[in-house]
Amino acid sequence: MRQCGPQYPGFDLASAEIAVSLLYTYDVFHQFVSRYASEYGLSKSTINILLLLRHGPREGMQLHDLGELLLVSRANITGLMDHLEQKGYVKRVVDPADRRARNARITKKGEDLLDEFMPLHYCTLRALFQDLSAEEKATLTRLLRKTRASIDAHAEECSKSDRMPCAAVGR
Amino acid sequence: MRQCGPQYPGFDLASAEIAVSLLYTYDVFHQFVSRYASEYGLSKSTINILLLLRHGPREGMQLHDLGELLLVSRANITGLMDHLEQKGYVKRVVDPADRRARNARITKKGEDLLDEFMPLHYCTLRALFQDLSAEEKATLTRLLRKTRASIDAHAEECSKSDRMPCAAVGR
DNA sequence: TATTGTTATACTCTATAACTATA
DNA sequence: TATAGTTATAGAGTATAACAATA
Repeated sequence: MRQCGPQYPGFDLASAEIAVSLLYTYDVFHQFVSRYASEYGLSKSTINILLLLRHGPREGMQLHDLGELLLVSRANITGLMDHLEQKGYVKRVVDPADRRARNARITKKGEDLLDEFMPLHYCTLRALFQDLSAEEKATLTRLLRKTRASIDAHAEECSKSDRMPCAAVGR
Repeated sequence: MRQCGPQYPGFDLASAEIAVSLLYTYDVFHQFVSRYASEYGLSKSTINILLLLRHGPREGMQLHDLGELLLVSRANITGLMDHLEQKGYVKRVVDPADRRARNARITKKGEDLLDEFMPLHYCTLRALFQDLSAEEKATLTRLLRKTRASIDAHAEECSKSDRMPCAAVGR
């Protein structure tokens, strides 16, 4: 990339390297985690749903709110919840205050699954990241959050402009 | 997580925060990029294939090698190549030295597509990451690479041990 | 009219196993 | 026997549009 990138206009090496390393590191991490999670019938999305429901408000959460937190559309939250409900890990309860809405709640069986899975998961995370020092871990988390905030802040200007977005940044 | 994580054995806050921020930042980034890439009929994998073929050896690359670089199985490389070949962006050439193998090559049409897409893509990357300083970008890339190396180094011990992997790390 | 959720559909990515042809 | 590639299939993830019930 260092050799070939500059032939494209608008190329910024440091930004391109972030993109490649973010995608590649995510791929390696996600493929490893999803392999052992699938032994429990769990995926990235279903783990997150169960964790949010367990540690969220006691009365449950609306499917719509779950979707916003997890970046999943309403339509797809329905499918994920169907999957979890069929296995008995969650249930839907009609919201008495707004009868359009359903509150999703975790069941005892769902909590038991987390109690079995999460210790293994957290131990694995610790083992996978062990070559990073405490300071490096904190720095990485901080920079990833800052990156997400930067994307959120500038996504709109990128998608709306019909010219090159970098024209707005200056070269 | 800060409040609820420690109830699970083996919990390490700094590692768990990396996992969450890595997955979340990736999701935001990937969803944004894949949206405009799809307007060109491109995806993360097909962009990477085209870039590797364009900037790799002139005679092309074996599908098997492409898969190793991109973390995609041979079976799925076939499908991705079918898709690209059908659109005329790549072609398969029998390797004269080993008639089992096919060399994948990018076509003129594929190069034209990159010439159209990559300037927009690189400009967008620059705009999305503009809130990070040059030093922060370099640090983030370095730490992401170190994270991937750590995962690679310790993945085996995690998958082979039937006990908790963190027992090997110490608590 | 707007919002919550569901249904239906389609496309992508991934994982696995069985198969072929070459080596 | 091992390797390169293909085929087939199944399961996730994601995106969109149309629809029902309720606000």
